[in-house]
Amino acid sequence: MPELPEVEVVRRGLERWVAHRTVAEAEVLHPRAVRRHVAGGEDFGQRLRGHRVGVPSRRGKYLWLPLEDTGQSVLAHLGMSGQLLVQPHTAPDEKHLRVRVRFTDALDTELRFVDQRTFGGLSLHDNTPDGLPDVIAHIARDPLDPHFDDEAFHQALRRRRTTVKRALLDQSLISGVGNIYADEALWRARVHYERPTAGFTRPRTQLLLGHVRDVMNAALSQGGTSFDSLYVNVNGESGYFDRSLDAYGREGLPCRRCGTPMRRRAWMNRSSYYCPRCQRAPRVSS
DNA sequence: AGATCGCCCTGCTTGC
DNA sequence: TGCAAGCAGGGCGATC
Repeated sequence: MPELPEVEVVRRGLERWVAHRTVAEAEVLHPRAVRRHVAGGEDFGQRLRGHRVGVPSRRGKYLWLPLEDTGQSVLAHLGMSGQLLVQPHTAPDEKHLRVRVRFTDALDTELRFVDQRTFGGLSLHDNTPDGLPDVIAHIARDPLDPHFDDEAFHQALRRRRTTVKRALLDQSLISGVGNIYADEALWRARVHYERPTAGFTRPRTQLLLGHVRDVMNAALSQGGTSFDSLYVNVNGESGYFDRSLDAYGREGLPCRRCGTPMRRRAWMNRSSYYCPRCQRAPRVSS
């Protein structure tokens, strides 16, 4: 379940192993992997051919490879189970290999998009004047972006009639936060997931943002999170951050602060993990 | 326009 | 043993 830190690890891997290489051939093995590319897999491959890859960028959970001198980028989203792997040509095809990109140089590696559940995908889009693929113009800056506007985020929270975890997962308000890091940041901030955002004070918003950044930076420094080996980084190595999680997946285990058994609640077709003592529910919850 | 909900997808786990 | 249901859940389009 790649969120911002995992996607950033992948981006760094691509910068190291794929940037500045010229595409010889892109082969689409499953149409769903390029479903956002309306013209289809054949067209996708042809449009990549012969173009040189620039420095990979990322916003939230999206990352993209600029194609030099085209004004376009290959946009990637890993979804639930997507991986971008740099593999030797001789490595056997992965069971869920969806797209293969070969390059014109003599290096013995190729880029592979592997995705079991096919929630992720690749697509090709025009760039906006900011150098952003046009279809993700609505995605907010992420909390590790130096241009993220804390005050604007606070004002947006005050305006919304919603609850804090919904807001954290709303990629148009703040991007890159998924279910895992939302629960981790809320636990660290001692805030219940159903707390209404309209009553947030500036200090509370700052506290929460600080913990979002801390938990993401901690994960980033450890190479990303991995649970069931569905996610591995660009070199095929698992992350190690799962050992450090304080909330996610810890139902029934003692809170690491106060020892109270952690709880799991069904929430929006997924789960929320929290400490019932450290993270008090708001009086009126709906 | 903001908020909510259903859908997409596959493999593993659980229960009858 | 076999099969069905449950679960993992990000993003997007439809709807109110």
